[in-house]
Amino acid sequence: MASKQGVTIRDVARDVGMSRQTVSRVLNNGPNVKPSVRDKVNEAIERLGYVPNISARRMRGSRSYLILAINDRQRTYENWQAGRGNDWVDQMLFGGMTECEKHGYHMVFELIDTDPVKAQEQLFKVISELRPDGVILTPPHSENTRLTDLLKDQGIACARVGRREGGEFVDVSMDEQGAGAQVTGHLADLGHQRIAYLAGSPDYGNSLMRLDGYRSMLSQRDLPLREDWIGKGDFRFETANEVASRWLDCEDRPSAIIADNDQMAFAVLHTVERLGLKVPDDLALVSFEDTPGVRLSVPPMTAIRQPTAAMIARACEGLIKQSSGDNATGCFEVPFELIKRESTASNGQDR
Amino acid sequence: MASKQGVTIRDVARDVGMSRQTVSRVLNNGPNVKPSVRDKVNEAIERLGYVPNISARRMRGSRSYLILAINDRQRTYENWQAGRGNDWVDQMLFGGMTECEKHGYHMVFELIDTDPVKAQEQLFKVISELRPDGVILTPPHSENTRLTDLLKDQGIACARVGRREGGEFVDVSMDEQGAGAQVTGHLADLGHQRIAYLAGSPDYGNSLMRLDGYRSMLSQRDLPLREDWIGKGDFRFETANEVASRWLDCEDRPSAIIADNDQMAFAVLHTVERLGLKVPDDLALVSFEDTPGVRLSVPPMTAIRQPTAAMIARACEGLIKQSSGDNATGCFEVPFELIKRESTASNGQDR
DNA sequence: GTCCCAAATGTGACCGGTCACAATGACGCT
DNA sequence: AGCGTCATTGTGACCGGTCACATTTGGGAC
Repeated sequence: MASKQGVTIRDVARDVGMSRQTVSRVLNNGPNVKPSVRDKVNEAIERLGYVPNISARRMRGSRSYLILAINDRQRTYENWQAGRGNDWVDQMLFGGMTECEKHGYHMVFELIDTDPVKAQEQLFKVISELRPDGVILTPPHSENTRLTDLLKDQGIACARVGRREGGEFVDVSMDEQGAGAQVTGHLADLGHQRIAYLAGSPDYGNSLMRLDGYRSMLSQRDLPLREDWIGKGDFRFETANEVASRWLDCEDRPSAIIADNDQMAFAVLHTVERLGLKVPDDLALVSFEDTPGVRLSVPPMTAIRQPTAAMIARACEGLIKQSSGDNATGCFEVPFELIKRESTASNGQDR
Repeated sequence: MASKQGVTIRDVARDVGMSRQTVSRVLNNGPNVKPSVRDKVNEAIERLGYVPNISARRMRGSRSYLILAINDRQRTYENWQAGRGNDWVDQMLFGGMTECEKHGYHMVFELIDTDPVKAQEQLFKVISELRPDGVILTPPHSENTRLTDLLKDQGIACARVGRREGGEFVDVSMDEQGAGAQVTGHLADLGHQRIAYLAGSPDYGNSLMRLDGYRSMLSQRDLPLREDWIGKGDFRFETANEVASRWLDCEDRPSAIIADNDQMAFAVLHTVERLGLKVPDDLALVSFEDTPGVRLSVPPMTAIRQPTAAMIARACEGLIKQSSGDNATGCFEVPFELIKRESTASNGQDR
């Protein structure tokens, strides 16, 4: 037969001959507990295998020890459907879990719709049911003021991934501009002078910031900036394919292309193959996402590794601090990494 | 100022002039409620925006409306570290969430250690804290009897992904043997007669089942079975590279290779490139995982698409039923899919 | 109209923690 | 000794639902 509930705080209290409140204080590292008592209680907790019940804590107490991570349903669905490469959730899970675990927190993932109104309804339902201590919003929801307003109204701490305002939020991001500059610099270091930039959507702020970094690094290195080599993509394969074909299927072609995401980088790779060219000999190629495919492609691609795990971990840390009473709001930047692989292994000097 | 708790069941009861128990009955679709009352209550719930608090339900009630999904920490860490391709979690999230949502459930992901003893301690802690209605164990934890015993002892329903025993568990799997056969059959249909199989670890049951399917399809089609064309891999890139080199760098080489996972399929692809051969003209290639990289590789690979999302959804369905009182244990098989792409686009007849 | 039984509804206790506040103990100081 | 203050410990209520059981209502059989 099943023992539905194990040891309770009252069992521990009885065991050490103290009141439940004293045990509670030990659990929460409360003040005013005699060290000898604290030790005795801890010993009993260990011995009896007592683990506090989160639901009960949530009831009267102010903390739920839950962090809610919100992802976009359509995006997840599309990834699932199309089988498009994406280890975003994997990374979130790892980064978030590791941080939560340290503080006895748990992480609940939820999918909500892209539509702002539906998203609001769904978020309302979830936070009413779970009453998490904090919510992590990822793009595109980190931009949705209906959601942030709702959380503010309900008094639930909120972390936004990919935003940079701070204020009453825990905003976590990476230095997109720096990444754009570093990638461009890397190519310039290799001797490339004809560097094209295949941009994602201009609606997407991060994309613009990267482009900014590209522009400023070009000028810093005294390299020509050609507006016709700033491709207007939309993060999709097909569009990128067209742009790449236009650029590469002529004499006056770039010696290096920076793609704003993996899909587009792969499109370039396919175009190169079709035209009978070779990466990296005829063209250096860099992507701005380091998702799985990029590392296994032929040749493996140089890419910016987005610090997703670290950003989520940072968000959790902030939210947990926040719910402990400390003010942890603000704007935080997490370092990224440029992973150099074979797609930029050649020397661009002679072209 | 923040309104920490919204509308309670008592508010709804007061609004409709009924007792809280009646409202509770409506919420849980309990029997013995007059239809007119049911409607009135539902209307009030809608109007007031009442959402039941999960923690409170968990307290006195027998259900927590939580499903716990367990993943292996080391595996997740390695994927994160190495940036190895893996959309496993993505798929779990999508499949699980979609099913849970239908029934008002939530999903909590947790990572636990591979070491069986540590895993047990960690699982004990988590289930004591959360008291989920069901737990989903994924490989390798689905094989760990310490965990299943613990869950049995605690009276928590358990679903095991990748096992086929049923009994008191909800076992969900795919037909690995059928997949092995179908892949082999697909190649035979294309005219291939020299089909090699690059196996994963012999410790891994699923791998053996696929191999079984391969063997039986070969004999069904009267094709030769060459033991030297059953490569002993270990799911890793390097080892697969060695085997592929041995096979391909000679005259007497296979016209098609089936790889037990993506890593190994990519290894073959790299070897083919190194030897100046072409896929699919010189060699047809199939993988047993349809992770992101496989779809974007040059050329895109034919692969078995593992129904991860569907398996997790099925597991959730079983666990939720189980906690509703119905017996939903047993052994369930979820259909897989063979995705045909360019890596098997050529005709193998003439070789 | 009376009786009976099932359907419909209500009541108090309770789950396992934490809160607010009360009570006790220990120590230093006049 | 008497007293104030602070550190330590204990008590009862309470969070928001559900459980078990009590009570009321409704409708058919007699």
